[in-house]
Amino acid sequence: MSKVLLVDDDVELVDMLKEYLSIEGFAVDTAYSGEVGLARAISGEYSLVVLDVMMPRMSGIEVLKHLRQRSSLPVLMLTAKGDDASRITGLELGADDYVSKPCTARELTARIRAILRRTEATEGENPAVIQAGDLLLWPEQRKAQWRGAPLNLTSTEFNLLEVLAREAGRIVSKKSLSEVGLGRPLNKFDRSIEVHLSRIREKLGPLADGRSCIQTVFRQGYQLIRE
Amino acid sequence: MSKVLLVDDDVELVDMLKEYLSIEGFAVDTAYSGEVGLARAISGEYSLVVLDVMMPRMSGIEVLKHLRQRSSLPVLMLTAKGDDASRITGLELGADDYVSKPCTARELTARIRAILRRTEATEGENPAVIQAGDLLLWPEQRKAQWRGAPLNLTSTEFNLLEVLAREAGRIVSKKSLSEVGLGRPLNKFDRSIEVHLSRIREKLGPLADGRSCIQTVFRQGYQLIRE
DNA sequence: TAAGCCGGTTAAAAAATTGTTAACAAAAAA
DNA sequence: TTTTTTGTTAACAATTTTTTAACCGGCTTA
Repeated sequence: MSKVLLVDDDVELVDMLKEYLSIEGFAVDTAYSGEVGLARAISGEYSLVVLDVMMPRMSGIEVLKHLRQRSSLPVLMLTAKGDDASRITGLELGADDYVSKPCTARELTARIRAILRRTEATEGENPAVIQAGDLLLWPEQRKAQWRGAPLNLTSTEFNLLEVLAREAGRIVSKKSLSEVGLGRPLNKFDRSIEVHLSRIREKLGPLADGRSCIQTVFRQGYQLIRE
Repeated sequence: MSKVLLVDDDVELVDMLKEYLSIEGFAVDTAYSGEVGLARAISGEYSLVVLDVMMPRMSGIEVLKHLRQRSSLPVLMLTAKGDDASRITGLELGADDYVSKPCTARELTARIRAILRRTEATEGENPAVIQAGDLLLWPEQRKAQWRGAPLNLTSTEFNLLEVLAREAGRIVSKKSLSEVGLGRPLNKFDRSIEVHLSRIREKLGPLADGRSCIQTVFRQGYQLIRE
């Protein structure tokens, strides 16, 4: 069960939302000021924080600013209707969404669910960066770096190198390279893989010991080696 | 469980509908006047309101008008048979559907389910703002901002960029871009996507590293990248 | 040992895909 | 209506991918 923290100085509203969210299956904690909210939020026990922008002493924006120095916890901001300035500032500071007050508990729940779905989906299996020796790949940005310098790859080259890098140190068959990297089954006289790998090898250059980073394993496939 | 509010001065009808809807798995509250109905409806605890048009003192149209200033709660209108004027007014004010009285409880239930399906499916998947790096999109206002400055996009350009931004960091096929962004299937010799993307790229300009924000993935699609 | 085969490598040609521009058509606005 | 904006198509350029073909080297086999 996801734990949600509600931070708002409007006690009535908070209690109402808490009741609704509890029914919807969330574990809900509350804080009625920015200071207390921040302290609870950085405890690390929550999946998400709902943060009111307009609070006395320490505003939601302030809380978010401090929170972001310590944590990437998802944040949903509650803003006054039409308060674009807060929205933009909040987003720049890394809020995940915002909802204008007054809002229905149902809408808030839907937004919370959406954020949790998004964040849970991105966690795990899809790392933001793949590292294999001196090679760095950022699949989300289709960016590659080799020995500290940016690497200029065509899109198919990137695909193939990504497959090899994900399996760095293990042998990858030409069949999977073709299926995953080129998006088609490997045909009998298809030499594309070889041609592409040749170009990638050329762009990477030899290793310190003179070998290529991409080793051919006779009749089995290819293997990216970490130095 | 979805909470439904029935607002109608016909006590017998309301009670009958309440019984049927309860059996069908809805939590039902009732109000026998427009005034009371409005007060309850804006409480935010309901998923939908069924609103009779013809009520003494405060008509359903009046209730809807006030409700819409505060909330986007789905509304199903009950109109007298052949009362087209009310239907039209109601729809203009943002009613979600209408049913002519007399109607069967079963018909009403089906309509309620249909509305809830629509609204629940879309809510939450529609964040008020979509952010991808320095790009901000407000789908409800069809407004876009790039690196802090407003971005002037045509409506198709906005559609396409929105699709890419929702999937930022992932590859979006030309097929879905065409279907979702242009609203039509992709034909064999249709180059519109390319032309539009070319213009969007021009408006956005290059990234810090000189690449375009929209990366082409050969034979697979396009991917919006965050810096 | 030598001939032949097989798979790997590379270069170059050919084909396919994508990018850009201009012209025209359609739609919206004045 | 005219004007302006927007969307689509066509043409051509640029890029990327695929195919072809030649070559190399290890291995097998006569």
